[in-house]
Amino acid sequence: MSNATNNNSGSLESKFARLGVNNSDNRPQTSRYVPPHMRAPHHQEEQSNGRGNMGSTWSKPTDRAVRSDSWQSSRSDYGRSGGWSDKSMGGYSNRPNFYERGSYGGKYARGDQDYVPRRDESQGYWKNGVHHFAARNPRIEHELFGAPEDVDRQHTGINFEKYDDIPVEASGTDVPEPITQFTSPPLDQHLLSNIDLARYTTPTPVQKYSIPIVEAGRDLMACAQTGSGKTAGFLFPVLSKLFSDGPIASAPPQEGNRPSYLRTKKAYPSVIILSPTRELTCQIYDEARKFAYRSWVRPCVVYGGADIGQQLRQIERGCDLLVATPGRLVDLIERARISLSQIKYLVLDEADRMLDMGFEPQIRRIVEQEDMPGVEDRITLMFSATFPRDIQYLARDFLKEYIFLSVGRVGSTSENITQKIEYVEDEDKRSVLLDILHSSELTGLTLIFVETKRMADMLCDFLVGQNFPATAIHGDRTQRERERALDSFRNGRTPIMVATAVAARGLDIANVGHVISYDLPTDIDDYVHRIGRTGRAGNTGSATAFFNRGNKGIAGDLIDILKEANQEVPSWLESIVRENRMYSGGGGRGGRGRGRGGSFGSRDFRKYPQQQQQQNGGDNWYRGNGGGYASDMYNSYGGGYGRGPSNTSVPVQYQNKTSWF
DNA sequence: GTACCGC
Repeated sequence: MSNATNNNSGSLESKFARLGVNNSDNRPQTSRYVPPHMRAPHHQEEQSNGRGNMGSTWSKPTDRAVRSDSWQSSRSDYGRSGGWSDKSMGGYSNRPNFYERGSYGGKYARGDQDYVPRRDESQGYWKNGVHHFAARNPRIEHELFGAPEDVDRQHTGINFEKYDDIPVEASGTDVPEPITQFTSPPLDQHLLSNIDLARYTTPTPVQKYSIPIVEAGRDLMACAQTGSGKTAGFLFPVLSKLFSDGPIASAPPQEGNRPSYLRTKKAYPSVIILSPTRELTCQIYDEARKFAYRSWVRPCVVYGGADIGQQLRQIERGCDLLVATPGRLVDLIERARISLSQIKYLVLDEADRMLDMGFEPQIRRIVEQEDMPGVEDRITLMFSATFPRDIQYLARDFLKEYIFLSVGRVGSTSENITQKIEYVEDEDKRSVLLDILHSSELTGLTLIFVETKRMADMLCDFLVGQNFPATAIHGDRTQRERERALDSFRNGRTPIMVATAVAARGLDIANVGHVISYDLPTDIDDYVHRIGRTGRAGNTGSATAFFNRGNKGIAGDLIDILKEANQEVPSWLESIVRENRMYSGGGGRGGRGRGRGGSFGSRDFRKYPQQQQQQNGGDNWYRGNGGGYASDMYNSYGGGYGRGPSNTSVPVQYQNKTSWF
């Protein structure tokens, strides 16, 4: 509970937190709202009431009388909407007394050049080049890391050693050797102790590479399979560097010398992490809190739809690492409450999404048109499970001499996920869905994706009407409704959730056994991210998609994905593609607007200038080694260099594969 | 065209 400053208010807050955890779905409407980042992490809930429940199938409509408790609440979760106002959020009594302390944003309050004061008892501090840690606190440790015997949260569990078999490809100049264990060096000793508390035992492939890369001060574009530890892949090395290096050496301009009552309450974070949805942002923040525990680094989170006053108070108390959604961050920059002038690390999670049409202008504004240091004066890290090549071109603007890391198979889907494509006409979708939901094989949670918010509501209403314990999450629901839906899905109270793209990326929900694409997306990358909500951390899962003629646009890409993950390809799907090719004049999918010609983008476009290399299957990693990048390669794209690899120097200096399969 | 990103 890093937000508790005063000892006396800490207990009050923890009561709220407990209320939020134990009563998340039955909470009376009068109860105080607790935003997710002020609550105990979700795993406590799983631990307290989830495990036995979720392992088995949820009760069928026929036995629901026996389970009427969860039944009623699950219905009401969805039915009772709109009764809560987002405006009522926040309002904590533990108002920070930062004025007394005279520390705007925490740093340099006394003019020291090398000083970050202790903000509260749970926070460490930095002084004269020495990192001072806060005392250990059992209550906070339990809140952050769960009980020691809690196996649910073990990120290095049952099937994790499978990751040793995953091919890794790193390209760029002077790629550092990967690490094999969490050790110091290169990692900071204090980070190791937090990694220990979180019971991470072995680095995943993406972590093995990203840690030394960031340690070496390099920029990085990382493509890693869904569920393979990307969040820790950037948090570990970034926090490790901050722990070792301490705060920036020069104080932010102006305000340091003003009397405290005149200071603008502006925060100067060293790290900014951007992600495309509010829920993912919260999730990253929860992880950041774990690994920043007891250190001088104070993580904060800001996102839309929640009370801004509470977020302002939070960042006023010190903000070294900020996790944010773009819109709210822009708002806070406009209010002059956050400066990016001291940013050392810029992280874009789900980076391809952050740079596509919807987000690119905002990201460009944040990175290029505010006060963030230029590309040469910061470290930039991008992570995603997919990276279409046209987005890779865009990403060059934000990176310098970066290393491209590709973990997992070309399509970045996992063989842990059993994929099935069913031909279902629109009017049959409901009944086929009911058949699936009635199937006795169904275990764990079921996540159903649709294309529109309206359809999410309609389908959820339908399922609830059919006595299924369902909820829905989409962007037209209030933030509180979204969080309640996600909570009650996570803890198994409503083991069915209908979702739009808002839940497609990044969310780490334990025990999702089945992902159903009720509507297929138009973009294959969205499909890849969706099915990645299951089969996480080496576990198995299944994914079903309803396909009909309206989806023929992604049929070709879909087949490629299935083949790469060694999945069965229905023959009718193949014939639809053939038929489609005939009518469209042989091009198949090559001429689409995004112009990436069926490349799923987990390959470095600098190495694979051509667009069709992937037809050969997944086994054609380029094995060149030779000169550096042809510097005009970038500029010549779209001109003519795509005619063949031999007409440019081989842009590979280093290539490494840990193993092969 | 849809969804996601602030008030």
